Amino acid sequence: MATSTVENYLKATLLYEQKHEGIVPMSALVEALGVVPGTVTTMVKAMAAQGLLEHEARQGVRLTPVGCALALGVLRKHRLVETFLVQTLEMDWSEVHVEAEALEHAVSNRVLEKIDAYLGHPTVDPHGDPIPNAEGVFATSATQATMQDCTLKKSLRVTRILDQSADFLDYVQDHGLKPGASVKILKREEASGVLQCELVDGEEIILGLPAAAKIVVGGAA
Amino acid sequence: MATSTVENYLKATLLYEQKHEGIVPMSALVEALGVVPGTVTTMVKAMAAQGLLEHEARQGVRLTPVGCALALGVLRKHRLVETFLVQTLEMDWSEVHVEAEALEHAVSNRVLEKIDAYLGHPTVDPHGDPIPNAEGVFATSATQATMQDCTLKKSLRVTRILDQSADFLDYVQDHGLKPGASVKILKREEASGVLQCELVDGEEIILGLPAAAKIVVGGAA
DNA sequence: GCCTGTATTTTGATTAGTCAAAATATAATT
DNA sequence: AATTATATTTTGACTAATCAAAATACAGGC
Repeated sequence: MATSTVENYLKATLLYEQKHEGIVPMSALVEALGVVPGTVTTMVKAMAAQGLLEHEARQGVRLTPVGCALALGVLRKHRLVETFLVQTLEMDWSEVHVEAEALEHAVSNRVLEKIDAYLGHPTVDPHGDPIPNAEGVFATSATQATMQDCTLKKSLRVTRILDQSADFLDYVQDHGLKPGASVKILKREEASGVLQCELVDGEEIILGLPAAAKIVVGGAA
Repeated sequence: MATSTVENYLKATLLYEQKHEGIVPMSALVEALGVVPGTVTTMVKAMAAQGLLEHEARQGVRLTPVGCALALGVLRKHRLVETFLVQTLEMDWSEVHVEAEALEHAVSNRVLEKIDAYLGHPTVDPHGDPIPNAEGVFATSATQATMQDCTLKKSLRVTRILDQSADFLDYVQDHGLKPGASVKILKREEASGVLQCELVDGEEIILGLPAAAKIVVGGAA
């Protein structure tokens, strides 16, 4: 059995691989796991010896097929638990990430599949992040743009929030930009770095472009 | 924060104190935690230094008020989680103990109180074991006898099962002796060491006396 | 009162995960 | 090409929890 530390290293590696091309630098794991560089080197070597990672000296790591399968299992637990905490226990949307971080290592597959069934086999979590199925496969979803690079003056649906920080999530929630919400981008100014959008209820919001890049929107709403 | 190992030592000490008078011998912890005696000595000393236990050399341990409060918190988590797994996720009654053993260390108080509310603040878990409230207080319940020492020929209600082993729980479930069931003791023979009882549906069951001592029955049903 | 058996404690070693700080390799800049 | 800056690795040390096995204390029987 993988310890929860090993599971965290696997999950961090997977998340980085999903966002970037090529090898995962050690510094990415240092950042994600909040440990000093030497610790990452030590752990990575041990995990490579176990066949969970490939370690290219002075370059970084890549998940092996075995490591990838385990990492997908952890991600599945994390996202299903988050969904459960929000939908069933009605917890605050911005506080469940921390809770899921602990529970993902304690929930057995048996309990997990009960939760999955109880929720009706959801394919995305409350942030809109996709949930892999028990075989590690993600449901294919339409290609999606963010509020920073989508078409203007068209009614769009928010499908995903690419930031887990409580601050940003609180902001998003307070302004009704949660997944499912319908928005229309009115104006986007590269010069000033801000963007203006409108909700269904007519409320207008001004967002910085970096923030806008964290909000994914799907096809027409 | 107490590690999950420390939580396990606290819980084991509390459970032993609830069943026996006086000091908790080291051997009780050796037995409950499945470690060698030297390990218990080491852990107990460390926990005594932290103010969680009193350690009487060569005698055993006692919970301090601080340790007791923590232990009650762990017991509350364990029993609420078990109740949740059975009632909400419809898990098998005999398999939840093991799951709760892992989850009790990962569930935060915030999540716990959501679960408690979701379940409607139950006072007993699926085995009939009492659940302490958030302040560590047990709801007072009527004094209860076991099937080994209760009155004969009277319809009684099963209220609690004093054994967490999957084997015994499976047996109890298969024969409809779960908490809530109604039974009547027909005959009890010290000589042969067996006892005969009848369920509402007329089914008759023969139990050994040690097994009967593990089934608590309440007043008339 | 001595001896024996059992419970407890001690001692020395091990594993997982971590840090601090020094050493080293690589990439970037001049 | 030489120097500088940055990323990574190494080394030595530490904590928590554990085991094996030797040492010790104690209670009860004789």
